[in-house]
Formats: sequence, C-alpha cells, structure tokens
Amino acid sequence: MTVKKIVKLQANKPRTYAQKVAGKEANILSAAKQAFAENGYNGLRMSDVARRASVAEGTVYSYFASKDDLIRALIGAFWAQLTCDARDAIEGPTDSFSKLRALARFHINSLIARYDYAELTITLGRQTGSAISFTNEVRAFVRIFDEIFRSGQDRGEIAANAEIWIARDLFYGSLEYSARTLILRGGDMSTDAVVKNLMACMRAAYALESPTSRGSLQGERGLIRRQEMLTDKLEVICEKLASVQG
Amino acid sequence: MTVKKIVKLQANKPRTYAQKVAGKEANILSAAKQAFAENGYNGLRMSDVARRASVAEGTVYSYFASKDDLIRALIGAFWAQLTCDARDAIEGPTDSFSKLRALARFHINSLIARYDYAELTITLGRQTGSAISFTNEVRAFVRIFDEIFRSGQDRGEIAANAEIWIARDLFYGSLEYSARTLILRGGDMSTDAVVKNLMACMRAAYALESPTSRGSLQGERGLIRRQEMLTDKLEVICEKLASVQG
DNA sequence: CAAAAATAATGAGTCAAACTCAATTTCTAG
DNA sequence: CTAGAAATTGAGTTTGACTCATTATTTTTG
Repeated sequence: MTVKKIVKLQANKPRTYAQKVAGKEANILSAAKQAFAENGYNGLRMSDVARRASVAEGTVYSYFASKDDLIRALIGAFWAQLTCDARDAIEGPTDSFSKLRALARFHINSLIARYDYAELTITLGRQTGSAISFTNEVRAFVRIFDEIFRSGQDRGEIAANAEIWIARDLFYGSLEYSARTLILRGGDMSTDAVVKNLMACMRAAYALESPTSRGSLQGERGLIRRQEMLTDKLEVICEKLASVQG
Repeated sequence: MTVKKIVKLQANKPRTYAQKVAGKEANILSAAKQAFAENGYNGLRMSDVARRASVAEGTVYSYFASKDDLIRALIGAFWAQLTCDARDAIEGPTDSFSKLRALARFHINSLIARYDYAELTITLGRQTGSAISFTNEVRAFVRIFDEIFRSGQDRGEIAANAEIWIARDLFYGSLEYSARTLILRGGDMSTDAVVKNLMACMRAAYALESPTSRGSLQGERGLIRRQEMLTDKLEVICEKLASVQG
C-alpha cells in the first residue's frame, strides 16, 4: 500500500504537489482573515498569521510580498464576494430604480457588517505611489451600479444626460457615510430611512417619468396616500389637544 | 546692556520661558506638517520631525504621546482652519440652499487640495479602541452644515421632517467621493457639476417651495408639494404640542 | 530506481523606526 | 545665589516587518 493510495481515500486532501501549494495560499488567507477580524490592520502580526496557518513566517512572504499585499488580497476577496452577493440581491426587481434600491439596501448593510474592510479599501488601494487607485475587485463591484444606471438610461427610465460618475459618487458616498453614522450611534436608527432618502434624491434628480404610467396612476395613488397621512396627523393633533385640555 | 534688552528689540521672539515652551510645540507641529506634506503618514519619521524642529526626538514625545497623536493634532488644526474658512465662505448668501451650495463648493475644493488630511481623519479618528470616533475639530466643522440646515428648517425653507443626519451624510459623503474621483481622473471634470447635482438633489428632497412661485406652474406636482408643506407644518405643530405637554 | 535539478519551506537573524528614561540642562521662586 | 521644578537630551530598548542561507520536498532525467 503506497502513500498515494491513502491520500486518494481521504476526501478533499490535495492530490498533487501543485494542489497542495494552492491550498496553502488559501490557508494563509484564511488565517489572515481571522487575525484581521480579531485585531484589525494594526493589530495583525505576520508571525501570528504564520502560526495560525501552520507555516513558517518566511512562507507567508513567499506567497505575499508584504503585509499590505496580504491585506490587499483579503480585501480583494471581500469585494469579490460582495460583488457576487450584490448581483444576487438585485435579481428580483426589474425596473432600474428598484434595482438601485436593492443595491443600496444590500450595500449599506454590508458596510455596517464589515466596516473594517471598507475603511482599508481606500488607504490600501493606492499602490506604491501618491495617486489614489483601486483594485480590480472594487472596480468590478462599482460596475454593478454602472450597469443598472446605463441600462436604465437605455430603457428611458433614467435621464440620458445624467452624468454617471456624479450619480455613482452620490450613491456610494452617502451610503458609506450613513453606514458610519449608523455604526457610531448604535441601533436606534434604521438603514431603511437612509435608503429611502437616497432613492428619493436619485429619483428626483434622474428619473424620467413616463407621462402615461406614473403621471396619472401612481400620482393619483400618491395623492390619496398623502391625504390619508394628513388625516392621520390631524387625528393625532386632536388627541393631543384633548389631552392638553383635560 | 542685559540680554533681556536685546530680546525685547527682536520682534516676535518669546519673552518668557513659558512662551518659549509654547512656541516649541508650534515648531514641532509645523515641522510635522512639512514632513507629512512631503512624505505622507507612512513616510513621516519622528526623527525627521525632531530634526526639522531642531529638538531631540524625546522632546517631541514630551509634547505628543505618539506619532498618531502628533498627526491627530495636525489634522485637528487642519479642520479648525477649515471651519474658519468655511464660515467665511458661506457669509455672502442669505437663503439656506445658497449657503449650502457655498459650503459644498468650498468643501469639495478643500478636499481636492488636501485629500491626505481628509483620508486620515477617519482612520486616526478612532482612539485606542474599536469604535469610530471624531475629534472635536471635525465635529465643529460638521456643525456648520447642521446650523444652516436647522435654521433653514426654522425659516420654513427646508422641510421640518427632514432627518438631518441623513441629509448631512448625503452632503459630505457624496462630496468626499466626488473629490476622490476628481483627483483620480485629473482636471477634465469640474467641481461645479458635482455641486450643481448635489444641490438639485438636496432641493428636490428637502426644499419647501413657496406656493406662489412654483406651485401653480406644475399642476399635479404643485398639489403634491402643497400637501407636503401641509404635512411638514402639521409635524411642527405636533412637536410643539409635545413640548407643551412635557 | 537513483541522482540531479527545481521548487518550496524554514526560522534565526537583520534592520528600521517608534518609543523610553536616566542623566543633564535650563529656568524660576524664595 | 541656590534649591528645586520643569524641560530637554540622545543613547538605548523594543517591536515587528522582512531577508536569506540552509534544509526539505517534489519532479525530472538518465
């Protein structure tokens, strides 16, 4: 019985040397992910990563040229995953603004869950120089917005003369800031309010309303709903007045 | 002729020991500012700062507990200066939205000029822990927006039910992202387009338009706007009632 | 199959830079 | 003028990223 046969019987052990090597890189990344989650960028020690991955410190450096390189890889993987998940999240709705709303909701929740990754994305994005740059993974993520926006323009839902780079920064910029605020202040504020507000702005600035559909139907419904809201408010006032009197 | 007389003749040399000491802190800060501008956060060496300020390395540490502390002080000074300049910049216009426009224009230009400071503001804001925090200087700067917004609400120019924290993040978040984009892509895009777009969004989302001017122009929209105004007014009444109760 | 060549892994050692602290200098108050 | 307080000094410590000569493993070759 050779060693090879034993190896073959074990489920997901690497068969070839090349596979083993590839697996080691994944091990190191996974160890780094853990260490980063626990201690953040400054607290992460290369020696600790090596120990967790059960390799020597030098080995880590044969896979990643530097600490920054390692974290960059981690962040790249994060955005790649996010891109996949975001594409799932926008599957449901068909019109552009609903897709954008779904993307916004997904994005702000992701940022709140893992703000540490988002934070380093900018600082580590810049490679060996002074200019700001981004990894391909981040670009791929940003492209999701661009695709929705462009197709919205093609389909006549979004104004054709809207400048996409401005809209994109409005979208991602406000979501990131809001995510930070929500983290800072704790759980008493909702992401829904942020998304709702952002989408109202986007609609107001970029929507091309078709006169037939939205002008009459939704407009009328909106009016009715608003009247109902007004009635509600008036009722509250009456109650309050009564209680003040009493 | 004593030494004191000579000192008195020289213009802005320190007279007392205390003044000399106070001046040294300023020297160190100024040296750090230079070093930071030339090499950025990672490239800044405490030994270099000490040499530029003509003091020993230990002296730097008797004024600032750590490198991060030193840079934080630098960033604090930056925002303090920015706060002064921004207050000047919004002096001209009287209505809230014009003030906000002036602030936006000022802010995006400042960010483009000194993005390095803005970038570190977040990362170094957090003090010895995991939660995100901000220095008082940053808070003072942010307050400018809040003051304009609140006074706009009081004066009936801005919807009373608008949530200020959401509006603030929309404002600063999109400006920061746009500033980054403008730095990245070079000079072919203008800050004006960004400001114009942002203000259009803000107006659409938060403006309470006077019924005489725009209300009559657009039939259904005018109706909706008036209803929104009514709702806002009612909300103000509700709040006032609540405060009467409490 | 064995020897040679290629590839990968190791960890003790280097080095840069933030930070410390005992000794020294400078200033002030009495 | 002097004692003591306050500030300064810079050589030395520490920490942690990174290197590289050596060793181990795998593949290729004869």
